[in-house]
Amino acid sequence: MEDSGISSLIASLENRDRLSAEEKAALEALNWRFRDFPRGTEIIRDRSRPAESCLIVQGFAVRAGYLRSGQRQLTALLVPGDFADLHGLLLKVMDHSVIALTDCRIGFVDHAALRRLSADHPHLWRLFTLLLTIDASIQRTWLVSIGRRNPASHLAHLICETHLRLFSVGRARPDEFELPIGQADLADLLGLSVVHTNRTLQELRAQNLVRWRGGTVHLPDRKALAALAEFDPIYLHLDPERR
Amino acid sequence: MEDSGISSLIASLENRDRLSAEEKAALEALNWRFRDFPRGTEIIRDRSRPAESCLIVQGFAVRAGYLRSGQRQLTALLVPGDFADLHGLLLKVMDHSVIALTDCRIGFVDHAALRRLSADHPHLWRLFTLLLTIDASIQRTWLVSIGRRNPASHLAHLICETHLRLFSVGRARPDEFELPIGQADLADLLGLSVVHTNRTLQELRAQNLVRWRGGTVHLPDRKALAALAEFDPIYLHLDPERR
DNA sequence: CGCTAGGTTGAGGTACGTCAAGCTAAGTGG
DNA sequence: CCACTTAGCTTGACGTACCTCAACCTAGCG
Repeated sequence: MEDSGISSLIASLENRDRLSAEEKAALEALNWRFRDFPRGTEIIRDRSRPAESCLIVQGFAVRAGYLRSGQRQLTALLVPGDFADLHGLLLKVMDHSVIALTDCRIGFVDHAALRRLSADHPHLWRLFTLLLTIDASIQRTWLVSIGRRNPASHLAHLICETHLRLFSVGRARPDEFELPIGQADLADLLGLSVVHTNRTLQELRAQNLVRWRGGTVHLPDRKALAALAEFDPIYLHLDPERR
Repeated sequence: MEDSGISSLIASLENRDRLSAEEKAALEALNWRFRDFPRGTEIIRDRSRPAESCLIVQGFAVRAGYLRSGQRQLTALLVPGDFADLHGLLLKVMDHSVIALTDCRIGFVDHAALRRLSADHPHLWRLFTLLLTIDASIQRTWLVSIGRRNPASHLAHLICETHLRLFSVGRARPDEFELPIGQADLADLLGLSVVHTNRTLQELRAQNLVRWRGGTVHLPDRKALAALAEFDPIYLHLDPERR
């Protein structure tokens, strides 16, 4: 089966509701422009006024917030099938930047085209809004993680979430997935220092909950990992319902 | 001027785009049901499947996430004019609860009525989606605050944000506003212990940045407070644009 | 073989949490 | 009007989880 580049988006939508053949065709028919970004480069600049939205096709990106001190906090981990800035369509001005965390391939569509699509296919527009909303749910969960979970539980939670999100778009095996990122970036995801991130990872390794080598994460005991994380996937809203 | 109960919602929308007289009338004409909640009570239960959305009319509410240990992190501070669970319309199942932080008055509207309103007034629906999106922007900012700001800066940021949000719906004076909440709740907003929250407040008081007595917050030096917080209100998207 | 980026380790400091007690102001019953 | 209670704020003492700095190790790569 040929991958048009947006298969993960379609998978992501189909996890939430049925798509008609017409809807899928309309998505495919959009004027997608694909572009590769090497890791570390900026995909969308803070304060810019993009005229297009962008979809993660391959690889990982992040939303990043900076302080004047140079410290940064990553506020989202974007995986294939995620729109990085669907909200740009409504907000006009970006209030954060999007960075390629690994080499990645991004698909761009004009806002105008998305608006036309929404007008013609209100159901698709509802599903896009749903994606926005799920994004917000994830952020709420991250707030709880960063505010109240201990580092080991927080890291475990991040791993469970990422695994499930990737799995749901066909990008993970039941007990492992690719996540070729360094501990410095992991630290910025967790809101910890690099050193403590390293020690937290070792803690999970010592309990045989995670093996992480060469960019692939292996989960020998998902049950125990989920228990440590108090991971309850309801907030990902992966159960298809009529919406 | 008579306050129909939704004046803050209208103010909030008008901060982002012009509303026509018809649109305002349509909002007023919705079948609002108003109900008072004493502080500490649950307005929406986690895991419930609400058939209506609720609007904060008066007072303050919060979104809350809990861990098994009983610890909680508040993930949003809801002020008059905010919808507490507009996302409930799309998500079906609530993934967090909403609690009255102070005594408050809540307005309920059926999802069905909102759907009809959206169909008849697509522009209003776009603005509702915008509110959802701004909500998410605020959450991203909170993630940065909680992850990377020091407690004093974080608290200063929360105060600046709350002041501006209240001011934008006509509920604050230029240098003070009502926020009748205790330090225990403030701690759950910040992700700190009560003791440290208390000491952080004292720190701001000592620098003459905040006076907080009897439920009213007074800001003798907003400039300096904003500087400490590195507060940049762009993420609140309060500039009216055509959307 | 040397260089580099990233992972790992140790030592030491500090900012936070916890526990427990004391304080204050508002409310309640005599 | 005054004891008594109560909830919330404040303080101090102490422990610890996390940060910082600096060195070292390792694996890839030229």
